[in-house]
Amino acid sequence: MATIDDVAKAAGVSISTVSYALSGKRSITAATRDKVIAAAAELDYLPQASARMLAANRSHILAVTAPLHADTDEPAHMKFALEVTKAAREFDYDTLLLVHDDAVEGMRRTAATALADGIVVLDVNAHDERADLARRFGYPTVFIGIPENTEGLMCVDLDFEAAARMAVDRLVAAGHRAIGLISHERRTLERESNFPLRFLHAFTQHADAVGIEYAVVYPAGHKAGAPVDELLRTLPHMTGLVLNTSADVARTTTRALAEHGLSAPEDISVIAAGVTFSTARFVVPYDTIPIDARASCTTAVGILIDALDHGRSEPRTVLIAPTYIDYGSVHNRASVPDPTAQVS
Amino acid sequence: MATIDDVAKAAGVSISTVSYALSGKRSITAATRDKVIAAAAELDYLPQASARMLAANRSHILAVTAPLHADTDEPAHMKFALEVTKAAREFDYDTLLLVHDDAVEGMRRTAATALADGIVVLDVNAHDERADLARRFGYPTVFIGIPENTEGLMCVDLDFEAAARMAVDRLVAAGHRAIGLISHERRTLERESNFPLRFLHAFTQHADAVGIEYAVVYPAGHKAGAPVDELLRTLPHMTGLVLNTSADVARTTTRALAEHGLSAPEDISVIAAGVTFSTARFVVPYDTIPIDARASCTTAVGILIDALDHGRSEPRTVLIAPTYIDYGSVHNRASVPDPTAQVS
DNA sequence: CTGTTAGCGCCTTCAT
DNA sequence: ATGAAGGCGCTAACAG
Repeated sequence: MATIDDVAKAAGVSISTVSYALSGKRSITAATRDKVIAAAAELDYLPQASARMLAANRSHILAVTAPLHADTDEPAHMKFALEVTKAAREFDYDTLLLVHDDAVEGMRRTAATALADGIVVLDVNAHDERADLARRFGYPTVFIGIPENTEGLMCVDLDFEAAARMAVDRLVAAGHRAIGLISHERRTLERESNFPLRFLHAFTQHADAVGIEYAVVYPAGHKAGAPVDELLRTLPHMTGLVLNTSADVARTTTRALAEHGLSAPEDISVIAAGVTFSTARFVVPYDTIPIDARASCTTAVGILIDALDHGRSEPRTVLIAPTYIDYGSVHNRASVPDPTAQVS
Repeated sequence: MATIDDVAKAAGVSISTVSYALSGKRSITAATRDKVIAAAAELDYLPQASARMLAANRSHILAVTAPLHADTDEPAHMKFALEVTKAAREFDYDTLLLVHDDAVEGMRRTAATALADGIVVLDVNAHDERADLARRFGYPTVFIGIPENTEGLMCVDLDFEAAARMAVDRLVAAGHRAIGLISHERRTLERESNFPLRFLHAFTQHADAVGIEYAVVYPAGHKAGAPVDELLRTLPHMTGLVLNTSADVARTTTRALAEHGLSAPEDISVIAAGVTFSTARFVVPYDTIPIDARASCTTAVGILIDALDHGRSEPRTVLIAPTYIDYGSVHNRASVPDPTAQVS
């Protein structure tokens, strides 16, 4: 491979002129710059990554930690990794994928070896070790997801609280007074995966605040049958249903309801909220308040690059406002008598 | 961050001793090695990636090119990227994800800058530019997928030809004489995405060879309705169906058949073959001849590491034998009269 | 505006 | 078995 010396000789200039001509970090006469660029193109020259990293103390690489758990939704996970990668390339950064079971190992290693200039953290837990690491190491880090203690951190995420409230409000506005929530698996909540918890809390709080009846269930597998059964047992006159759950559970909900003689959306209005998948191809497409992976990742990478390239690294938490996709799966029953009303 | 000098001072030895003690590349007295290791641990020392790369001319990074097309099945795609990453870590390599639209750009760049020691190529086309690049550049490359001209290349893939034959044979053995194939979208075949083509050709050839009737359709979207209609129009007495198609199309096949009053597997025996998704959670789980992403990636990475670390880079093509997962979706109709037989 | 040069931190050959 | 020292290729002061 050609080195900077080869280019310098070919162009008849010094190596620093080559370096500057190609990086644009200082002004160069158009004529000499053109000579250099021509020589570089001729020789297929690109600066060697390792030498550049060592001299500039910059790798132009971003790491992405995406630990895998037994209950990890791999497609959702990788969707984020993909979007981070796309966003990073816009800023001329490459992306290193860290999927080791041990979440901190990769983070520690890329930081200590200066392999990556910064790191994007996915699948954040309420008490995430990586939050402490980021604080202690002072390594440029951005979280997609929000740990409980955000002090000193840069975080980006969908505003799950607002999403939960939006789902409830939409159903309430349509006259629903008894609403079920299908949440995530118990073990997902138990390891304090953050966004299901935030959604859950906001849902119950807001449901209490607006004074409706509700029930929450946690699927044990990939089917909606059992959760729906349980929901209808505890909340027999349920007319609204919020899905903050996996694609598999959501997809089988229509059938599970049908087994109770209920059809969506005529009998039960359904909203999928805080989910990465699309319901557009479901038998019955449900209104959706999506997690916009692209938006989250673009924002997160933007923040990280800002810290890296412009030193703007003040701690901050950016909440992305939820949006509502209407497929008509919420039916208005405002005129129907409230089934929870006491019969006198 | 601590440097090798710090460790050398702390351990009271020279830096070369530190380097060798930690890399194990030459014999060191147990006592001094322990001293060095203790000092390194004390200082949280890890060799800086860039310096190590520059000096050793090795990055310990593998690149993965996974170009995205409009019709790319992202989850399937990323599944491979994930498995490559996991496999690479077993050999102490990190993984760089290349998802630029321009497939060759990333490959060229990582090679020219020596950012990655080698590269894993995904989503291979019959006439893939990256194959020519690999031959010309002589850059350590392994293909997961098989281009038409494999000369000088290292390739790994499921034996799609064998998979297609296996599917046909299984149906024929069960007495089916009229078999449909739902393939991929036309545009996928048109850009010569390799494995759908290989499957298709092997299917038709083998069907001809064993003398059965068959028809092939190409879905235009994500639903099985139209393809199934077309299939039943051209092959009205079809009793066997092979799915070498997307998860969405496969998932909606049962319903599409039902709309013709046909139920799987009683009326139509179905096999999903050469697919990355699982049918285990389908309403009717179909027998499956899976693409084992893990096996392909582990093998591919093994080959690449072998070339990198042991110089064993002879061209070769490794075909992974297909396996059959039986969910009981093929019904035996050997005793049933052949509906294609002429009524005299 | 351009050239000279001192490192960046580590690996590895050569010497002992 | 250990140490000394020369690069690896590039960037960014420092000179001019």
